[in-house]
Amino acid sequence: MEETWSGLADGEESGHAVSLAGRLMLRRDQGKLAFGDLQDATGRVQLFALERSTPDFDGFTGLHLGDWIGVTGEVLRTRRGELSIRVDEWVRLAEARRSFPDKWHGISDVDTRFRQRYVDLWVNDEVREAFTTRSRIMSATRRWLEDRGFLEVETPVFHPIPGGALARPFTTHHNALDLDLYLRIAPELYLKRLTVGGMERVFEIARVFRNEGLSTRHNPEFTMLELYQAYADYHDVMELVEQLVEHLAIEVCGTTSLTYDGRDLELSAPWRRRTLLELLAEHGGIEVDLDTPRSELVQLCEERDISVKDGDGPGKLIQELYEKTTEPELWDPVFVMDYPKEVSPLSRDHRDYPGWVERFEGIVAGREVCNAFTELVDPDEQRFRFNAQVVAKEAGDEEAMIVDEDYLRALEYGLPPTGGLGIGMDRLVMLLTGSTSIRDVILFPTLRPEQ
RNA sequence: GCGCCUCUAGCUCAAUUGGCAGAGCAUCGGACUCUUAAUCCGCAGGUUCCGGGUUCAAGUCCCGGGGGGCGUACCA
Repeated sequence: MEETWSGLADGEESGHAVSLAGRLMLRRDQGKLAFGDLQDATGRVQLFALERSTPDFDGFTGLHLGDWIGVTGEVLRTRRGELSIRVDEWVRLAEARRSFPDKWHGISDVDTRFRQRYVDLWVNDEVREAFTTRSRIMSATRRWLEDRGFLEVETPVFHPIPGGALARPFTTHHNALDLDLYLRIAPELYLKRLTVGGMERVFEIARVFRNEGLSTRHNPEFTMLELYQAYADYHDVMELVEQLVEHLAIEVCGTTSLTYDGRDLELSAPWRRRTLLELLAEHGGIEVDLDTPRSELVQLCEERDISVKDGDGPGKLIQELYEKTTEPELWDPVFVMDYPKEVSPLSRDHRDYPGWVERFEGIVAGREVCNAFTELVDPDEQRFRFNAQVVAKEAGDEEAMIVDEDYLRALEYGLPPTGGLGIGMDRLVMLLTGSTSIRDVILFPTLRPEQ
């Protein structure tokens, strides 16, 4: 509006009337005239009411802050230069029966902000902006993938067998079928079934559920983008990730040079590529390999207060050492390549290094943003990996997988060479909105119920 | 889970060593014809998160419980 009427001089009336609706945010009564600030989804504009021309002037000045009103009137600029709508007609659309928060301080109590997000959203501009940005990131992601031939699909949230990730699921029950079901921890195995079926490029923006602790980086339900691309390997997926993130940064921030948590962050492609072992040596000062004696690995872990379980093999211990010493130190984007087979039951064996798989994680600002690999397509090897998981489960690992016979049957029909990817969209939104808590990018984060 | 911090009016915050629970905004009543968090006058507003305890006296100290935050553990 300010652009449309920029030619209007102070004190001048435009001769044009407009109708708009929104929420009354402020009111300044001035005897026989009154000013108000009306806010809608696009911004704010001043209302200008006169006793002699505004119908039911007393009713207008009796409105509560927070009331929704509709206004019709002429566009003008006040003597003090504020673009305004003269209130020639008005109607109260909805009453705010609860008191408006402090009009200067708003609400800051995070408990109230999360529980009553409806108040947070209309009082705090930056909150509205963050969620607008989230929405733009989601739609830009869809557009970018669709432009590259990816098909968006929806797969079940109820899983008879939880799979596709190492995590504890939520359980539920279907009455008519008398069947226990799990809320999905990942859409992975269903999406790869679709690739078996000939959908060569698929993705899903999936709400997934993991029955684990809460933190500034974890909500029990979160949004994961997963995609699968036939005839691709993890190198292809790395290029896809760095290009997608670069594109999103430019799309929503206008630049790839960001500031996050007070530090500079450069997201432009290409990202650094290093193997897990290289980074562990570089940042952790730990030079080991899968043939390092277990006793040595155990000692290295214990020196760093990492709890070691009996069933942990060298691969698990190396991953633990990396996560403890190295991952938090990685700031600029880096692809951490090549993970131990032991901790990656769905990844394909590395083409050059026995005992390792072609898997990478994208680490940005010390946070895991994505996890991807060249998919394991061999049904016999997959059965072998599942069986190893069953052993781990029986040894007490509650996050271990169980055998999914239908998934194995699908692989027996042939999964083409495929690259797969999972991106934690909430964490990506955090980076692009400068949020340090996942609760700032989830509208209704999981909380204990009010009493 | 564990550790630390926090909770006072609808909102934002005060309250000295343990000594009558307060202010601003919002609400309600009044004044005001160009305000910008308008201003001015007035009224009202409280289970100080809950339950115990110590004390002549507890918002304040002690014990237990609850909500939230941060860190840590598990994880993406």
